[in-house]
Amino acid sequence: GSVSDMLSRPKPWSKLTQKGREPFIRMQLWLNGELGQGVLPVQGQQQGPALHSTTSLQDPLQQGCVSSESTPKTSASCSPAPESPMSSSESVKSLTELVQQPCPPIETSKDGKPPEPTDPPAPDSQPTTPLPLSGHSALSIQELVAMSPELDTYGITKRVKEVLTDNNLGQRLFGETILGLTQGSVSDLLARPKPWHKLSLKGREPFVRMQLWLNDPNNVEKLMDMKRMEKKAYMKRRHSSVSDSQPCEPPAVGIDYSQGASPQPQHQLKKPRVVLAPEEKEALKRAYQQKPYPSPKTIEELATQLNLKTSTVINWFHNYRSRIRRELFIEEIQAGSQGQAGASDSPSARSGRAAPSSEGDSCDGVEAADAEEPGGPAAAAKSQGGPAEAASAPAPREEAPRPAERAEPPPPGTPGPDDADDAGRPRPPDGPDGPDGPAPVPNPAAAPAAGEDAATSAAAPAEGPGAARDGAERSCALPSTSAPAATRRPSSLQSLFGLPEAAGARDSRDNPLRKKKAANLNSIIHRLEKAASREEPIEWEF
DNA sequence: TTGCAGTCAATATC
DNA sequence: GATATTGACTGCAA
Repeated sequence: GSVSDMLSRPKPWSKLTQKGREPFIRMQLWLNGELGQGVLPVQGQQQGPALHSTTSLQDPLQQGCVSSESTPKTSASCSPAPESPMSSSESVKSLTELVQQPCPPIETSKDGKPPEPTDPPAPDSQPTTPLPLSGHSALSIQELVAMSPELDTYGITKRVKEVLTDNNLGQRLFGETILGLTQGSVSDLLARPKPWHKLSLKGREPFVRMQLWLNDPNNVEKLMDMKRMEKKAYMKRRHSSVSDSQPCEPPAVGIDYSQGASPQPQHQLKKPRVVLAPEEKEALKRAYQQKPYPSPKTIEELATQLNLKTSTVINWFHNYRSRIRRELFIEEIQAGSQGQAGASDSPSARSGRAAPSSEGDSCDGVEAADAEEPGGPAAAAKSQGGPAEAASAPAPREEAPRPAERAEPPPPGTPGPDDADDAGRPRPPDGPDGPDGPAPVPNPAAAPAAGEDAATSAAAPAEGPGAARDGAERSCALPSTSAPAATRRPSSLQSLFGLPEAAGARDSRDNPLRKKKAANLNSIIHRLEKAASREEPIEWEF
């Protein structure tokens, strides 16, 4: 009867509870199994992944760094369904095994990358039998992600780093084999993991894979095997390429391989990577401090003045905001750990505010961070009144939004009005700009000290404040700094998710850095106001 | 359209 | 050679 009902009147996924989703997962797996093999997988014996219960799904994950918070919730659903014929421990095992297989990597991974095409060993590689990628593996990982309890991303990455270094395993190998990511992405992920509740489903996947990998008792051996095989393949290739002129690389048709050597300009020569000069970065940072969300016009001006493509400037702002935000996450974690776990508030709750503010907070961000000060900048700005205020408002405003949780980044949703010049533009949730207005009208005008010379960014604002700001910026902006600290507190993971971020954040407020930021913010506001009140158009000075 | 998340991949740095 | 940094790109959501 239940089956009939389910088949004829399936509820939308979003309306299903975990338990309610289970049958659909089973069906999906069953369908996938058919693709590969055929029959409904009875008891996890064969490939057909038998998803028995949520328990089975979570099991593999729960062994690891699962945040305590989620546990309760899941535990409920975990209760082995007695009624389920398949809910035997075996079935659970099957799923676990499935998931724990040497990860399914990445087929998705770079297309071009022939993980093993050239690798002869692949076939025999028993240890790392890749999961049927297309089949359930891919699906199951997604299902796992969707159903997994909250994981301690920080703890997971810490453990992964330990295992990798202890066993002399590289990020590249790990990333391509286990996560399906490139070395750079792995490095970034391991160094600056975002808290679980801030990750999208896709973003959680690598962490689930890491957790599963950590749970796999043979994880290291498998990777070692891969390493060996890779080496073997490399030697073989090298050998053959030396002997024959023909490099063994499979010439992907029409692909530009030899780009450097290629005599004839490959169709579509790769464009050289843009590398911003330090001065350019400085200038952009300054601009960011004034307006994290510059208007198209401002971007245009910046690009012109710095002699960069507008797309480069746009990308820079996007990347910078995004990275600053991440730094903030780390900061939060640290703060949280310091603050000690306290009562934990629901992740979701936290998440709300967390994200965005980052900008402000970010180190560089003199901007945001400072804004947080309670009466701070905002107040100051206000007092000034007049048009100027509006202009200056931005900064303060950003942060101002939620005095209560200042430490946290402004919620993404924070409505942010924007600058006048940007008016009309959709604003990022954070509400980047000042309260009402974004920076002083013409941004450029708002720009810092007039006297500065674009070229000499360093020289920038002669004002004391400016200088201070720079210092602060530098000191805090560095991600690296935070990272290390983070690493230091492994246990904090729990606290990370478990404790109310607010608490942590609050604690952090007292630190000198924060005060410094506040001071910087004030100075910036002051400058902005000054600039805003000027009549003559001012150019960006860097 | 704009912003963001997640990545890639070139390049820097260790 | 491994790892870190970072400009650019893709896909998605509002």
